Amino acid sequence: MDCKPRRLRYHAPMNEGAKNERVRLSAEDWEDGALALIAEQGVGALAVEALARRLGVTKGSFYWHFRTREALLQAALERWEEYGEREVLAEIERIPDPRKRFPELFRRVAHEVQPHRVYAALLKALDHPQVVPVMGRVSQRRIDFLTRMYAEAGLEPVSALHRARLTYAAYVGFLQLNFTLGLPRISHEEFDAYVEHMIATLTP
Amino acid sequence: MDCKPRRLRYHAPMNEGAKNERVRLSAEDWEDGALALIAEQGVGALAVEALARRLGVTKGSFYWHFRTREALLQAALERWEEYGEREVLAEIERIPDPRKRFPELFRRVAHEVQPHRVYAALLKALDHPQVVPVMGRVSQRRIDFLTRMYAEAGLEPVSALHRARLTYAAYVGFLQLNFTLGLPRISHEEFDAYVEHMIATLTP
DNA sequence: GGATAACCATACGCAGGCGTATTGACGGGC
DNA sequence: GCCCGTCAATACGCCTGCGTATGGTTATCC
Repeated sequence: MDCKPRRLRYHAPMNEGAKNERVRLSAEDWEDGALALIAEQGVGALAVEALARRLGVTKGSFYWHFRTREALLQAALERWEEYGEREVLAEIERIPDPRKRFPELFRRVAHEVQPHRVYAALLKALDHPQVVPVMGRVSQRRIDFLTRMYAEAGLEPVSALHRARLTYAAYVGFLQLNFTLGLPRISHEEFDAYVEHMIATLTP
Repeated sequence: MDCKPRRLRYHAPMNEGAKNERVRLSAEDWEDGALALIAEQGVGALAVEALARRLGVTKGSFYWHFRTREALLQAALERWEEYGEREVLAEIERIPDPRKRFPELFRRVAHEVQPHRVYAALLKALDHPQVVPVMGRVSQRRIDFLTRMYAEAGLEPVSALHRARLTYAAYVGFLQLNFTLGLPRISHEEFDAYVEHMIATLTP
């Protein structure tokens, strides 16, 4: 209406400093945009016309790249699943002393914020049939990882599995309680203390 | 269309065995129906025409009882908040030995299923602005309760608060992971073992 | 420097869901 | 026995959001 799409340059030359001025989009651009929108406003807010406005085009563009809105969600979710985690877990595994891994892992996850935004949003969208399998796979992988860590730290197999589930449940629950519910706006020091408490009671 | 509303009797006499044949509805009936629908299909599925079909009437009835769909949701949520918990927590508090309370509490909550359905559904609907305050209040109350229990069991105030948060987070996360995500369909014995593990690592 | 492919705008159709208006049927109090 | 309050059916308008059709614009390839 009032915000006529300002197109600035097409396919900016490589040597030019990329001041993200292009307006000609690829499928990946749409997927990234979708993930950003999901992180900010939840899966329910992922509408093609809204996303198009956000990207400065109209949906005429969208339907060139994707057959349907569902296809976009699918692609975005797969993209997220692909590029998630990996690094952190790999680095943790590289620590020799198994019992030293948990403090490091907990502190690590506790202090990165951005990646959790999407995860929290997806947690709130577990009604949606498309996100369930993705979250299922991701959770399973992470629990498997934790189980292995606990086993290597000396817990017998069954205990290791239970402890892993407990740990991961605590993680998920924490996200729910603090990200989406804003439970009493915990302070920074208090949060650190909480993490340390968690480390103390959860490492074998 | 094909399911013409079968009306059976109006205001069945008191002495008659209540075989829920009435079709004349009250606001409470709508609220209960809403909660049932939420438990089964989530908050997003709460649509007035759908609910009306479910109750065997049309929405013409609905708008006599409620001004808007939003009002129904609000009423249903308040009703749920009102009639929730209470009993369990009170009974737990009656156990003299503080450290014996946790096993009882955990086993207790672990084995009731139905009340968790609504809670799990609400957890998935934390996008919705109307459910956030309700969940906030409920969670806060429960965490307060846990904090008191832990304090009475000998933890110093700060530790008690942290332990309470951890416990409640584990609870919430467990609901997410198992109810809505159907993580690998845990068996009955395994579940009991998990609960016992939780008791062991979480009671001071 | 045209032709072709990639990308986008505009206009439209269509379905679902909310809310309103109007009318109808039943029932209890006077 | 009538009347009014309560509950319900039907029909309608509206808005949102998806998907389609069609044609226009830009980039690339020869």
